[in-house]
Amino acid sequence: MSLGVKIIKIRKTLDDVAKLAKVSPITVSRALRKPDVVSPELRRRIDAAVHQLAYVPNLAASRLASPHSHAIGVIVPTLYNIIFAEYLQALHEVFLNSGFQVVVVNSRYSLHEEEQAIRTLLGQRVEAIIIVGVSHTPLARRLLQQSKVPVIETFELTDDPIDTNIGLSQSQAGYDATKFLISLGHKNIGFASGHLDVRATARLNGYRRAMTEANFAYDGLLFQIPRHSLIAVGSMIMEKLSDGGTIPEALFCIDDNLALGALMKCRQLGLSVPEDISILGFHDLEFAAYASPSLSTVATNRYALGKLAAETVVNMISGNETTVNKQIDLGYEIVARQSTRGAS
Amino acid sequence: MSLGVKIIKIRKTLDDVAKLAKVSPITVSRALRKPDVVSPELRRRIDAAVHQLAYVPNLAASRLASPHSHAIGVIVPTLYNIIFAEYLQALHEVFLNSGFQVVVVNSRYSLHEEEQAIRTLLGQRVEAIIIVGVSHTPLARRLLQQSKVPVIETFELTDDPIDTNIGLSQSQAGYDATKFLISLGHKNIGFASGHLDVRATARLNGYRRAMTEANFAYDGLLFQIPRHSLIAVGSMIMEKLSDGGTIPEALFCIDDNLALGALMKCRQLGLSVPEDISILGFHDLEFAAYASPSLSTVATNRYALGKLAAETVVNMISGNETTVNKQIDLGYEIVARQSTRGAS
DNA sequence: AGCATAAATGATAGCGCTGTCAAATTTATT
DNA sequence: AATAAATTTGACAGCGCTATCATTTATGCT
Repeated sequence: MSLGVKIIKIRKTLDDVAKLAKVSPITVSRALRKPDVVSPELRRRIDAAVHQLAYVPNLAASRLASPHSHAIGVIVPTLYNIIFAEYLQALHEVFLNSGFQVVVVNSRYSLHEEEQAIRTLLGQRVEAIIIVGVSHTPLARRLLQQSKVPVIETFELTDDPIDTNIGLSQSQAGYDATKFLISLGHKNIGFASGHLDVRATARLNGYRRAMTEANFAYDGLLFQIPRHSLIAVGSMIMEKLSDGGTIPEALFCIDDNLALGALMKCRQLGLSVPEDISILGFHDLEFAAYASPSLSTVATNRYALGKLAAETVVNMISGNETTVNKQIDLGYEIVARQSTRGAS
Repeated sequence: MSLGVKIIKIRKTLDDVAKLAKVSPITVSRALRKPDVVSPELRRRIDAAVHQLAYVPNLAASRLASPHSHAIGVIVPTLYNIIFAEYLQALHEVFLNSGFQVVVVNSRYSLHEEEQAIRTLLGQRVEAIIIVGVSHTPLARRLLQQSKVPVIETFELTDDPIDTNIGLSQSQAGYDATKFLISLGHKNIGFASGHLDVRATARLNGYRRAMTEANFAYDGLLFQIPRHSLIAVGSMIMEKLSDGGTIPEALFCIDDNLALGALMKCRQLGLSVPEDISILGFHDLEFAAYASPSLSTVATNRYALGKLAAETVVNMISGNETTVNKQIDLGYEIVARQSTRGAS
């Protein structure tokens, strides 16, 4: 004899709605997913029942039963940097309009956490994965390849993409930026950075290449404080330079935050920009144009990158891709403003 | 007679792992979730099989079968504002360490999208919802209440929380900030804002209250450009003021971005801060202390807010809550720096 | 050694939904 | 009016996992 403990069901299910609307559960399912297949009368009754019960479909059940999860996985190294926020915003806009949910996971600049993130996303049976960067653990690569879902690696370019690759050459950008400073007549060009992530390192390599080519030494010109790229870091680096007594003619900052910090510190120290020192940033963040003096920088378009990546995924999934490009170079643009001296 | 179309199974399942490791599926499930319950020998065999197959558990199936989704839902109005990024970072840190997944959804400052986001999260059977703000559609409130999961409303305070409420009084902060400017001897105090969201409006109301109490008029002193709060907006507002020819004695900016934009524009216009105009920001963003002159502001602690909210949720879920506070006021602090004149 | 207890493993059922195909109903066609 | 075709609705099975309980094996105790 059963003890007959009555389980209280808190959550409403399709069956509850079906009973209330006096139809079969499958009809409710259809009414919710493809309303125009169901007759107006039933649709009305079902909508009323759904509303009355405040029914919310169980996504887990839906995802288990159907091959379509309607979810896209996105991995970013941090939420803390505005460039990824802009990129995410673009992804959101495209995907939400196409009926996909965006699942964002944060790898905190760790390849191991990235691998974990990939597992999490694949475990949710996302229909595509968009990931920042082209460096991954071997297992991460294997998981992505084996998953058979579209994979877009972004921000950087690589010779060996897992699937599709959209971005720009970070190292070439670093190279060109340095050449730009050289073209202004600078020789003694410093390089300032916070924590060097993969992309920052690529830019540094570009800087090294340009300096070497020009036969300029850069020993003692690399200034690094291994922390998140923040305004404070740029400020601290400039202070250290000033304390050291040797201010380089130009300073290439790994991003605009550092550049702004350096710029502001210069003002406090009574240094004129660009007369005493040229300052060049990276990314063309919103404030760069409004700084005083306005900040010369290398413009990258994170929004376009996100938009293109998302649109590519939508095309790949819907199958009407007309031979998608496997690699797209979005390029960058050097924006000369007031913080670098005029061409000599 | 069946046509016998062979379905090719791409994804590996528990059964595949079980077969390879020569154990029962349930043992594999246990080995993955509570490894110390399984003998070392089996655990080893199972781990090997999992690795060999690059097996990734299907979260949908797990969530359907188990009452624990190990997911926490978070709703923010935008990813574009660094204050929410800081808050999310704190949430991530606490939850990931406690074994929860964080699902972030973006309401884009729309109550309707927020309601949709709540559906999405409840559909995923999240174990708690943390939401920015205290204003919701009636149906959103009903969904949250009916869901029976812990709900934390953050950033603002309300008399009528759905469940738990952690934040600060935005209107009181606006009031105190204005009083602070008044205490410096200012009378002609402007209020600058971009798009007025709920919290910005509360701060504006605090400003109005303080001005009214002091018998100061504020007609013609409200400067708004209804766009995202960006440095550009502050710059544009200050330019407009200058063009108009009447510069107020002090400008209370809805956030530090606007304040920085205004500050930089002052410099370009040849206006001295704080001699010609005092500028007060809000939030104490990272750059505030590094601006030149450094920016006076109202410090709010988004990181602490996120941390506390997350810890509260973890306690509520694990059940070892010792009568959790239903409302916590985190307060704020007025930070007087160089951009506001000294006390008179 | 013989029993009680604890630890490890397995069998069963079912979570809530959707794909497939069949049945019922409506509409079009001769 | 009778049939064919199209539309709408429903029955059934199963997605991959875990909770519960049952069974087997190892360990402790007198």
